[in-house]
Amino acid sequence: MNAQETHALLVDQLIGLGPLVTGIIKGVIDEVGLTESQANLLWLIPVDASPVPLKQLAVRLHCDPSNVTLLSVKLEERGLARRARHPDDGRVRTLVLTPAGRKIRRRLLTNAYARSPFGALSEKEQSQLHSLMTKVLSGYDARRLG
Amino acid sequence: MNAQETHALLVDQLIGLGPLVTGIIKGVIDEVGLTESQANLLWLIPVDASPVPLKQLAVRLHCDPSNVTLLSVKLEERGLARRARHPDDGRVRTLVLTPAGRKIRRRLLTNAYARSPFGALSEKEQSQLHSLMTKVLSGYDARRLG
DNA sequence: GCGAAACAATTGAGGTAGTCAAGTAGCCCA
DNA sequence: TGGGCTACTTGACTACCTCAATTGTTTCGC
Repeated sequence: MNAQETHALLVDQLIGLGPLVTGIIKGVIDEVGLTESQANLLWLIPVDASPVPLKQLAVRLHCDPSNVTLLSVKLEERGLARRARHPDDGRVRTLVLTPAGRKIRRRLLTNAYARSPFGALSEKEQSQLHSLMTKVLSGYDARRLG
Repeated sequence: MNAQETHALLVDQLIGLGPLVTGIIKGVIDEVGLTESQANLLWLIPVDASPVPLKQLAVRLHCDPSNVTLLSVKLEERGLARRARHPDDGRVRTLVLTPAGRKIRRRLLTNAYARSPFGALSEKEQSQLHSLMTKVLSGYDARRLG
């Protein structure tokens, strides 16, 4: 198999990956009572690192900032996060996890772990896949976020 | 790093993969005038293999059959696919690509190829990733589709 | 300082997507 | 032939998402 064929097959798999991932996530989030979009947003809220402006969250979710506002309201109503003013810039709001939000986040990870499709791989293969994914993801983020 | 840590990191990457994939797809489909859901459905229509019942498409999209009906109507209105009765079972409808649909499908692949994040990998790494992905995907499909 | 431009977030309108419940049509088997 | 099963469709309703317009805040030129 030549390089272009391999690349094309990877792209094919990439396109098919969307429904697959959402399928797994769907089972995971049903158990914690969130919608997919809400879970995606929740997942992007940093746990330990410094808070991220809503604008940045919109970029990472590939959606309009107004949509992040709506989703943030939903998360706030459930008590999983709260919006806070940015200390240095009054225009900016950040989203911060509440203790309940942190708890849900852990449950998400636990559930996903239980349903993860990576059990089909050996320990060594998992390690390989992890480093390859890291390389792909970092390259992509660098290109997109500048 | 032990096995559980590796697995956990993979799961973390998996959850973050959803927005990433939709981000890439979004750029791809904007150029062909489809929505994400419509493109996902279009992508599942077999090109050469025998037609697939709508029911099966719903399973693969992880959504309600009625939703597949709605999306199919949209694709038909754009002339990209048409619904056909199954020759052996009058209850079953299948979705078949039109020539225009095939053309769009090729453009999707071309666009995705151009935006693919796999350029960050060497030829050998791409080959590795492909075989790992194949293993993961086949394991997952086998578990889910029986 | 002061006003204009720039920026982040929000609100409101409108459309798409998705689920659930109920209905229709075709198959199968006694 | 009739009852039950299956595949699809329809209708009602909710959630999601985007675009355009608005509000509040910062920044820059003067």
